[in-house]
Amino acid sequence: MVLSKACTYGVLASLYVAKQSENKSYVSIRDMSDELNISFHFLTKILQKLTAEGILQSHKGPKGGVLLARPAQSITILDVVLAIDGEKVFTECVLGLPGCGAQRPCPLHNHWVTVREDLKEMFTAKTLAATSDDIRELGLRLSLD
Amino acid sequence: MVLSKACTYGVLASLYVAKQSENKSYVSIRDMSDELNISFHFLTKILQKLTAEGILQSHKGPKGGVLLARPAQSITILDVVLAIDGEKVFTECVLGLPGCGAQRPCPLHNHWVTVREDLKEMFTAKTLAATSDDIRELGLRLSLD
DNA sequence: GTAATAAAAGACTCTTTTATCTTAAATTAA
DNA sequence: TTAATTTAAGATAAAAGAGTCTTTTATTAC
Repeated sequence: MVLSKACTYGVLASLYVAKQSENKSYVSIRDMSDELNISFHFLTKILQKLTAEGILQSHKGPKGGVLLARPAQSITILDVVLAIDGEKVFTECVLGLPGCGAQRPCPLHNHWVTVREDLKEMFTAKTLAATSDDIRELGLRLSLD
Repeated sequence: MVLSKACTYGVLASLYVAKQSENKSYVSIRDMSDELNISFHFLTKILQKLTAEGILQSHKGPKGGVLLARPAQSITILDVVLAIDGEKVFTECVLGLPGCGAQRPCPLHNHWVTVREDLKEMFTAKTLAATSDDIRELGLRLSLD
């Protein structure tokens, strides 16, 4: 798996929040975990991280939940991925050799760099807003089932 | 990490065996684990799998060890990756959605398919023989340190 | 045939990731 | 101000991945 489970859950949740963000009210984590079929407590932890990283904002108590901290057009999927899994996917050697790089490359380094960049580009190219629109227009799916 | 640790160790070990395969004698697993700085017993398990998958052949007893089961020109790095990690890297959804595919795509599916194919191409393009040559000619490195 | 060598096999441990459960703190509405 | 709701936080558990250790089996060389 390229991304950790926590990270894929974080992306799905962010897109879910973006989709709901027309209604200015907070999005319930319980509802979200039900709809996306993700363990409530696990999802809560992931959302806490996204909140700490400034991607979401949260609110306790009745009518509480989470909301995008910034406009959906200004948040890319890369932002979410970096907030949860960090940069390692985009910096690590595909063969796990420490310190692999242009100066001290592994046998696959040059080709791997292009694949890695394309992967990063894929996450950068899509904002939550645009992806949310795609989901609506093309009927794409978010849920785990 | 795109590949499991066991898988990256398997690739490094296969390249090591390919490099030694001029000397027709078996390559000692102990020597290999020393040179590559990989835990001996862990490496042994990985090589057992490669042997079971028909990529290596092994021999017990004094002067024993492992050898490529086929010519190094006929084994690609993809063969090794598939033997250890299987096809999941090349089939799984980047967002972890079960059953994601052309008929029922996730929001990233189309772009992800191209990245995934390029990754597979990277592993397919290189045989153990060619990679071994690259290592020798360009002074690339194999060891974990 | 005996002793030494080296891989095979399996049990076991440690770490990280994923997931659950419980309690605390904050907020709302009555 | 009290009760209900909902996130925060932390402890615990389960599963998977990584790594170690011990015993067995096969082979070689003497």
